[in-house]
Amino acid sequence: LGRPTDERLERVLEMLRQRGGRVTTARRAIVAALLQSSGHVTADELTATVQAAQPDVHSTTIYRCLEALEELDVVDHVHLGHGRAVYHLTDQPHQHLVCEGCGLVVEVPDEQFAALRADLRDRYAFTIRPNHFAVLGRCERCAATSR
Amino acid sequence: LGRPTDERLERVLEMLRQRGGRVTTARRAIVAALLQSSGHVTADELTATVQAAQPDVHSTTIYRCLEALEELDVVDHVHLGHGRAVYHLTDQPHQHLVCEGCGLVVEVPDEQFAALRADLRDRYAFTIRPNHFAVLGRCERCAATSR
DNA sequence: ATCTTTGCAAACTTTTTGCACCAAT
DNA sequence: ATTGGTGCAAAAAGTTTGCAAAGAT
Repeated sequence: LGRPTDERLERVLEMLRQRGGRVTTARRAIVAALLQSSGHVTADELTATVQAAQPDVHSTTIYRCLEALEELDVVDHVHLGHGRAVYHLTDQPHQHLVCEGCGLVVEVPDEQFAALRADLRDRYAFTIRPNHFAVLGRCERCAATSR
Repeated sequence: LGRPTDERLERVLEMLRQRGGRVTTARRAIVAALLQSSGHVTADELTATVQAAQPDVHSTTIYRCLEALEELDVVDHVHLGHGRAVYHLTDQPHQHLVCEGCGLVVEVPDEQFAALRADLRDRYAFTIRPNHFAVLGRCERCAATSR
């Protein structure tokens, strides 16, 4: 495999540096955690993961890093149904379908939304940003259950 | 016009009563506020509106009433992009497009999402619930602006 | 009369801010 | 050396809960 995660980690950090950001312990740990995770992590899940590796990284720092990383276009966040945001690296663009029954997150390629996007632009002069919203509904199993 | 708002108010309250809920000052004021508003009200906007009419209604009560009204299927909520929920009466089904630039909310009929819905069900065995998510993006004016 | 709903105060969760210290470049 | 980043503590914002009093049926 050649340790692709490490390569990706370094690539992301290099990008960060190129854009004027500094590479710190906290940021390294956060990006590493995002690479390892499913890519749908809330701030507190991320905090837990990071602190498992680096116990001295404060949750405050997590928030500030995420903000900085978003500014540097390395990280993006999506809002799932109930208000908490989930974070992921920007090199993993996709849509999120979130099951209201069990919380399952299904990833869907952007192309799936292209027709809708064109239609809404034509009719409502509104350009949706596909990566920044989650679509709620029910997965097969939960749709079968009444509630 | 024949005061359609009052008629609708009474109709909603009657429904509430039929389903075992009690009609109180707070609930009457909340439903009235929802009828008057654009239908995209956050809990604190609603609190402000209600308290303008009924100063003694506490914000706690607003939350509890909204919960009860949702349980009774009179009210539903949608999550806009940044975590806060907006509430509306269930007799106004529609989609929400929310501009990330200026906060503009565009309402779109459900039919607009029918094709996407069918497609996602076929491909991903996932049934989206159109009324329960907001789609973020940019309105015409904000799309023209760089940021 | 009964049982639901409300007001209040306080707890709670999640995120943000001020400030002095520390570290990456 | 400089400027950006971090830890800590404390505040802020939004929502929930326990309990006794008030209100709707």
